[in-house]
Amino acid sequence: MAIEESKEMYLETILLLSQKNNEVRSIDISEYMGYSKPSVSRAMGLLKDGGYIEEDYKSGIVLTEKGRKKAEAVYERHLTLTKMFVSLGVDEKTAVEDACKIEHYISDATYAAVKKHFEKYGK
Amino acid sequence: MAIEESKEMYLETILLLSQKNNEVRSIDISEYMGYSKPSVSRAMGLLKDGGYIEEDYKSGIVLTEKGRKKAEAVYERHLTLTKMFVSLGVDEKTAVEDACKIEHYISDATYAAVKKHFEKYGK
DNA sequence: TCAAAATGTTAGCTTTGGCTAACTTCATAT
DNA sequence: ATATGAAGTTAGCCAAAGCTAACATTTTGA
Repeated sequence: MAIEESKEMYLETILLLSQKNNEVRSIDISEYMGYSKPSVSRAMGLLKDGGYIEEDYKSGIVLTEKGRKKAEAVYERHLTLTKMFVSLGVDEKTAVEDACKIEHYISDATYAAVKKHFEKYGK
Repeated sequence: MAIEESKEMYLETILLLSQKNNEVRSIDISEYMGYSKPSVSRAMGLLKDGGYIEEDYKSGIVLTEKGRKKAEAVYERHLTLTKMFVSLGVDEKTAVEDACKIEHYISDATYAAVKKHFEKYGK
């Protein structure tokens, strides 16, 4: 029942857009991610089925508690991993790309261990 | 044209098995990876098309130069990432699982940076 | 030698997650 | 008031990478 990379990316995007705008619509996600409207439409259906989002009459797409937690966890990894890589001398673009992949695959245990290490030895 | 996680895993397995046995057959890969014979059969076709392996009349499946380089690169990441995670206190099983995913997604630049850092500060 | 077992391949199904084409629905602006 | 355009959905295609069922081929051992 693991949530896949794709769904995590949608959740992360919804979190980002809801911080920037006061309404998140499918079309915004579509433009932000560079995906077609039908792809986003289906993904939203799946996220709704999974209990990760709801459709609100005036705020559009809204994260549920479950969705928000997942989105924040992924986004936290994203920011932290990116910072770590940059601090090791990796160029910003590559650091973001790598973080954006690894954030979906690193376990809680390994992430915690790596983060702790970097708090001590990181730049 | 990026080679996918799945193909990298097959190449890594072929490298491992050819170090252990003096012949590598589809059925060996099948048993080692827990995949069905048809899945392995198709994967071998794709790897052959891609120039990663050849079929030898008496050694069975053999890595080409290109395949060997890729397999060794992935395996090197596997070992190094695992060691790093374990040195940070992650349990062996989790460390291997995480390494086994991340090895396919980390870029050369980030891997090099991380490795260098750990040579200095790692356990 | 030849039947049974082992190995490998073919055909076709499934899921995930993209896509386009074509539709609907709704809002706005003349 | 209605035509235009924006937003969303439905239907159906595609590729990757698993699967089973069934078939073909090869090896082996009684």
